Formats: sequence, structure tokens, C-alpha cells
Amino acid sequence: MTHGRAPSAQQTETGTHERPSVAVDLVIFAVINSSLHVLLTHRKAPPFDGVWALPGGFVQVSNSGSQGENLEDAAHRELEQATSIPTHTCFIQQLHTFGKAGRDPRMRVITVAWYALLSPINAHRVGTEPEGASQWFSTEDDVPWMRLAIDHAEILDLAVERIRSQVDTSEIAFELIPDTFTVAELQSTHEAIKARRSDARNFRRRFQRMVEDGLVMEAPGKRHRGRARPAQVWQRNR
Amino acid sequence: MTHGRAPSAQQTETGTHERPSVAVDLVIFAVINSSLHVLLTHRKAPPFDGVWALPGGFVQVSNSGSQGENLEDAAHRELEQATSIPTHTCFIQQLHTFGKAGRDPRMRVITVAWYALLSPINAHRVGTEPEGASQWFSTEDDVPWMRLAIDHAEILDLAVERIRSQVDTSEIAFELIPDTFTVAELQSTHEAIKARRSDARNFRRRFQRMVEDGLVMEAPGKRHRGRARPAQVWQRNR
DNA sequence: GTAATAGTGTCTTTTAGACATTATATC
DNA sequence: GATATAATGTCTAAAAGACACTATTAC
Repeated sequence: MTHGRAPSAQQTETGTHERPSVAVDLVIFAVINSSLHVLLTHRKAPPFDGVWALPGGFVQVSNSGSQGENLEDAAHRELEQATSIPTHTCFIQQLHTFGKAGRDPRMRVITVAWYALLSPINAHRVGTEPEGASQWFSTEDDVPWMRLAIDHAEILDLAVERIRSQVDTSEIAFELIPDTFTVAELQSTHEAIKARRSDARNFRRRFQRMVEDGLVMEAPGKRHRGRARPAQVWQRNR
Repeated sequence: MTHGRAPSAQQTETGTHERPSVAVDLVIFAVINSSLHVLLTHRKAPPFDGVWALPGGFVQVSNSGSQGENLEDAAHRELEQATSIPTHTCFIQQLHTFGKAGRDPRMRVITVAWYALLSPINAHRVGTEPEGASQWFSTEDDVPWMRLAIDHAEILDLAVERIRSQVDTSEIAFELIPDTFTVAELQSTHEAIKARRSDARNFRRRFQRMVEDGLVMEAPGKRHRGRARPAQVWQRNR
């Protein structure tokens, strides 16, 4: 036997070895009522019937011709299926691949997990059907963490940890708010992701830097909230 | 069709759909001569014969019984195969999963890429056979970037970017040096990863914080280099 | 004018970057 | 004492955390 990709005992380069099923699972986030929510689907078939799970499905594969769909396309397809909205503009990013033997009792399944971020407008269109199979859960208290199918609680944990660690150094928060927004709305989104309050003056100082860096720019109009002073509206600079 | 993991047109929950081959590919790093190196293997079989590639191989899968090996175990197995050293103590971490249709012309292959970090002692035992299939390449100039098999150049790029972004905020640099080390050796490792020099005084200030935080502690003895003043030896605090 | 949110400024602490000299060992 | 590396201190700049008051609008 040689080094590297050479065939090992039960495997050949021509592919006669056994193969796993490969799935994509989605952690779909949105901020609802100032709280970070995740979309779960209710399973109706054994062996996980009656259990909440991350939306997902198998990657369409062919071993001839075009070889099937790209992983990212599979993730987008499942995102559309889970949300019933057009998702080509949605933010989606690979999280981690989970493939522990036995994680799915039916067969060997390796799943590539992704996280997606929905704007409030898109989120509102999802999971509102009273008899729907999908439902939003607040990550702060609502999620039936201990009862998610397979290892989905672990996937969800990692996804929350990931976006928390990214929110201060990337622009992901913009994916969770409308195209135009006020500073208070952006701050509220940051707070929802990190599950902790922040100081308005310090946040505005950081926002000021974003303006100076050309990341955001003023948008026309003002936005009212209650009977208070109207706020300046902003938009991303693209 | 319902939401979520329900079967789609060509797929059933019982798994009669076509499946991809799943591989693990390894980006094995070590610091040699103060430069970040990566271990590549020379392919001898078509369709990539004569081309350098990342070491890797297929995940051993079974759809009955134990379902085969864990992804992480497959990565460790391939790491041992590529290096011929015991690797249970080696640092290894998942990088990203690459699964574009057509990336391997032979068949649909989805590969889970990992990066591994070898200490100088371990690295020295690898790739020194004159006729060996594995060889170290400096990431600074030596790597035949444009000629790596499949999408391995892209994987390598991402791995380098990843450890560069982690070196200042994690403890990965310690995985690339011996158990006991001097401050200068640790600094040199940082510089090799980031491919840029740093100031010794500023680096020692950061090192002092590591000491105060209990991350490292003095080790017995001093280390000589040339005919100069000997340096204090340190070790990680575990 | 009252209620409610928008918007502003200062002090302190921490961290990073730039920069030159002294200390200690070998030869 | 010449040489080579180890080790140290200060000034400055940028960013985060803590903290209280004024501005503008609807009602």
C-alpha cells in the first residue's frame, strides 16, 4: 500500500466500496421580537416522529454525467423547501460536517450543516401557518434543546456559537435586518444574537466608524416609533 | 411533498438513491527552517498521475452494523498513513467540506478537509525518504500551487488563511513547537504562520500575558543557541 | 408639557505598534 | 573583548467599557 489517496483494503479508485448518504441540514436564523429564533420542522415519520429537527435533506447525486447538484445548491434548495420563499438572496454559509457513525440509526448519513440568515420580512412569511410543519423557536428559552432529532442540538449549539463569534467582526447582522434600518434596530439585532444588552453610546461610536469606513450610508426618510423623535434611516453601501 | 427531510423525487428515506463517495483530505502543516510547510503526496495513478496532491482517502463506510468509522477517525487514519508516525496526539481540526459536482472527474466525491499541525520532531521524521511519495513544500514559495490535483489548491489556500486568522487568538502555535521552547522559538513560529516579522519586545509583552494567565510556565534548564546568552525554557501549563 | 425614543461626549482601561539599549553567555 | 542572542521599557494610537444628559417629535 502506498501513501495518500491510494486504495485501502476495502476501497478502490473505481468506487466499488460502500458509500454513505450525504445530507445538508440547515440552521435558519431570524430575529423575531428582539430575540434570535431558529426554524425547526416537526418530523412525522419514524424513527424520529413527533420530534423537532433542523430542516434538511439528501444531496442529489449522480455518478454519471453532471454528477448531480453542488452542496451549496442543495443547501439553497432545502432552504427554499423549508421556507417556501425565494432564497437566492439569502445569506447562507457552511458550518461544519457531522458524520459520526451511528448518528442516524437507519443508515450511515454524513450531513453538511449550514446556517442561513433571514430578514424579518422573509421570516414573517415562514412558519405562520397554524398547521405548518415548520415553527420558529427562540434560542433563548423556547428551543426543545434536549429533544431535537439525532445530533441536531449539537449542530444548533455550534451554529449559535459561530454567529455570536462573528457578529462583531463581520457584517452578518445586516443579513438579519431590512434593507433600510435605524441604528437602534441594528443594535437590537446585535443584542439578540449575543443575548446581552449593550450600551447605546458605545454602539453608536462603532456605528460611526462603519459610516466613516463607507460600510453604511444615509437612506432617505426618517422612521417613527411610537410618539417619539423620529430616527435617521440607513442602508448598506454596496 | 412536505417540508424538511421528507424524500424528494429521486430519494427515499430507505436510501435507494445514488450516493457519493466521501473522502477526507488533509492539509498537514509544520514549521521547517522558520517557514510554514505543507506535506504533499505525489500521485502515480490516472487521472492525476504526476501531480502533487493533498494526502487523503475515502471514509470507510458500512450501511449495516457499526456503519464504519467516524469522520475524525478517518482523518486520523489518513494522517498516520501519510506521515507513518503515531498521530493520536497530533492536533487535527475540520476545515471545510468541498463537494462541487464534477470536481473529481471519475465520480462524485465529497471531501471533508482537515488541517493538522505537526511538531518539528514529528515533521522531521516525515518526507525525508529520498524515494518517498510525500514531500514538504514551503507555503511561501515552493508549493506548486497551480498544479495541485482537483481543487486542492483551493483547500490549501483556505487552510493557510484559517490558521493565519487563528494564530493570534488561539493556541495553535504551540502545536507546531516542541513541548519545551524558548520565547524566540514561539515568536519564530508565529512569524512563519503569518509570513511576516514581528517585534521582539511587543511579542514578549504578549508572552508575558500568557504567563500571567497561566497558559505557560517556566521549564527547568536553559537553551543555548550559538555562542550567545542562553534563553529561558518554557512549557505549556496543562 | 409630558411621554418616548433619538442622539451626543468624556474618562478610563486595554491592546497593538514603533523604537534602542543593556545583559549574559561563548569563543 | 568581540560576538551573538536574550531580555527589558516608554511613548503613542486605536478600540472597548462605563457612565448621564440634551434633542426632537407625537400626543
